[in-house]
Amino acid sequence: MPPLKQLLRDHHLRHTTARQEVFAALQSAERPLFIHQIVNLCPLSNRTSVYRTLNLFATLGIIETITSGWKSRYELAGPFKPHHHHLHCTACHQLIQLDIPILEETIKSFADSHEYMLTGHHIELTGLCKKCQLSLSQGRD
Amino acid sequence: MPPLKQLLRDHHLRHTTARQEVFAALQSAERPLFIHQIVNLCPLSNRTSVYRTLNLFATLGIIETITSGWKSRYELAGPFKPHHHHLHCTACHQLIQLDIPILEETIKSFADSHEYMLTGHHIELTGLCKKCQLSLSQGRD
DNA sequence: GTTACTGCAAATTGTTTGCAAGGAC
DNA sequence: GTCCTTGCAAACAATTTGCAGTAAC
Repeated sequence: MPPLKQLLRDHHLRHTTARQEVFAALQSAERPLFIHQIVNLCPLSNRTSVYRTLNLFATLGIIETITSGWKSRYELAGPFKPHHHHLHCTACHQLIQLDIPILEETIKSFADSHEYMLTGHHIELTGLCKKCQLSLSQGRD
Repeated sequence: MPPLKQLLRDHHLRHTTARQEVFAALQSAERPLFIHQIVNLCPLSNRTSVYRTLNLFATLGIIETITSGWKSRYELAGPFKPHHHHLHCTACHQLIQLDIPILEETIKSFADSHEYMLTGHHIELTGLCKKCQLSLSQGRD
């Protein structure tokens, strides 16, 4: 049984088309998706259902929310996908994926020593990429 | 000269009432603010200006965006406030402030190696605080 | 004086809700 | 068959834009 179905069953929730479709869209994505992208990737599901599904998934911890600029992006979290972190350029909003094993370990031992039961974590570095550093230092935006 | 004025000058930007007011609102806040809270704290500035200012501040790295639950909150970042990170309890939604010096150093050296001009970083640990671990283990959710 | 910035109002876009119909179990 | 979910449409909320006036330098 696929993990989504199992998880839904555990919570007495139904394994519906919309939930499968949204899950599949997130699973197939290389990068975190904006809501409108998810909507486009889910032609079988109404926009409203996508919202409701994302809301549910967030509550269940299936997805993580990442903020870039004003908008949020969503990606599978925790047990559903090997996670990574991001470098986010605050000017052009490009996302670069990071993998920093040392951070993972440090966080884990920190949580242990403080009696937190960690279910997830998210690290985001924000700054200016090389290109945007240049254009900003040259005057007006 | 206050740091905001200096920074704006460095970017050939003007030190206006709206920018001062939004900055002051963020500075006086104990916790990250939602946009509507910032708007309320800035009676001299139009809602539109608050948006434009936050947008600018985000680009300049003056503020950081953090996601807690479903909505985003904003707080001063980097050089403008001694920063910290959060443990977000997924049960009671309380934000607990954290301080993890080792992570800071690791992150700094990592950014250097990528030619990124880091303006900030944010680490969010999600999990259950001690209290909620107890109450959850004693009954249903 | 020049021109970046602001406020306003309207346009646009994003999100939620109520309710009847449909689908999962 | 029961009741959770969905789709639709409409309400509601958030964000952006154009433009004329204002303020920073």
